[in-house]
Amino acid sequence: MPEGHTIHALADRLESAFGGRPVRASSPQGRFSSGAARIDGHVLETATAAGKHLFVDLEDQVLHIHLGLIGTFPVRPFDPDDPDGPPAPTGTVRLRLIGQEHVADLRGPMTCALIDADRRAAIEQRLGPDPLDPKAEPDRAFARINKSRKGIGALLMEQQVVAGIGNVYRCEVLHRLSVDPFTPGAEVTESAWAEIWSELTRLLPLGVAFSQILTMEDQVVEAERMVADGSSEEITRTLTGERLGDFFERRFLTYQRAGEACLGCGTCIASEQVAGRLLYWCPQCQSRH
DNA sequence: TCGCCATGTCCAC
DNA sequence: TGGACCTGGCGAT
Repeated sequence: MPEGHTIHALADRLESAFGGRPVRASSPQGRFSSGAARIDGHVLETATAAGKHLFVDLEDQVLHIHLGLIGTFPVRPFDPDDPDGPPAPTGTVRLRLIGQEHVADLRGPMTCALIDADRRAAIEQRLGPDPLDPKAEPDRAFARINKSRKGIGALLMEQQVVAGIGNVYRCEVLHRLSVDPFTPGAEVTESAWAEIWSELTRLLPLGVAFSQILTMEDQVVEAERMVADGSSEEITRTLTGERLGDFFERRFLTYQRAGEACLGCGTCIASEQVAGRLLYWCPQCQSRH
């Protein structure tokens, strides 16, 4: 599930479900028992995403969470009048947070730890600009891209270059812009980078609003219309983390479509391991020549 | 039931 | 660059 949009949506959801009040914290699985004990009863003040990192401020403590490849952290409402309280955790729950009428169960994170302000600053400092951060400086990313011989498809996956992009967005954005993923960073022009950045800042907020990666143009247009007229708000609010990605049909241009026809030209979508993950692209639409 | 795969990252060689 | 690790779901057996 988790590219940057997931973490930003999660931060919003945590803050609206638990913000400004004490939370009960526990570790049903036991692997975070002492950490949970240290935050139990503390007021959850803010939850902030930086790329794929989540920081939860609980009074003077900072909870750092990274979902990795397989982590989930659904926030669900429960009936506060039910004498049984929230439903018992199922599966392997590293951390459970309980508020007035919400419960959130963290499973399978790569990182779940209490850290200090210095550590947090160090993590944030290492990250490239995040397209979901209004203050992000895309030039910082271009400076790195511009002096690299690695392909743009590999560079987009590096969190020091751009924060929050993962395998789906890199494949899809490059196809949307007809960019060859193997174009060396040094050959990516400033205007080509500007287009990529602009595409990221267009698509990622839709991913946050719908908790789903949307890259098919018809879906993007429909999602933008819903954001503009306010009809997405109800959906954003009711997406509980349990049934995410159900609003739009799951469809992609290239991602997991190896061997299928490119929707632009009919050529077979190719796939190959790049930067540790399977890259998907159209060798025809996305060729430099 | 088993094994493999996944929108991620780190570390050892 | 290959493998380990976090966990759950799904297709193959």
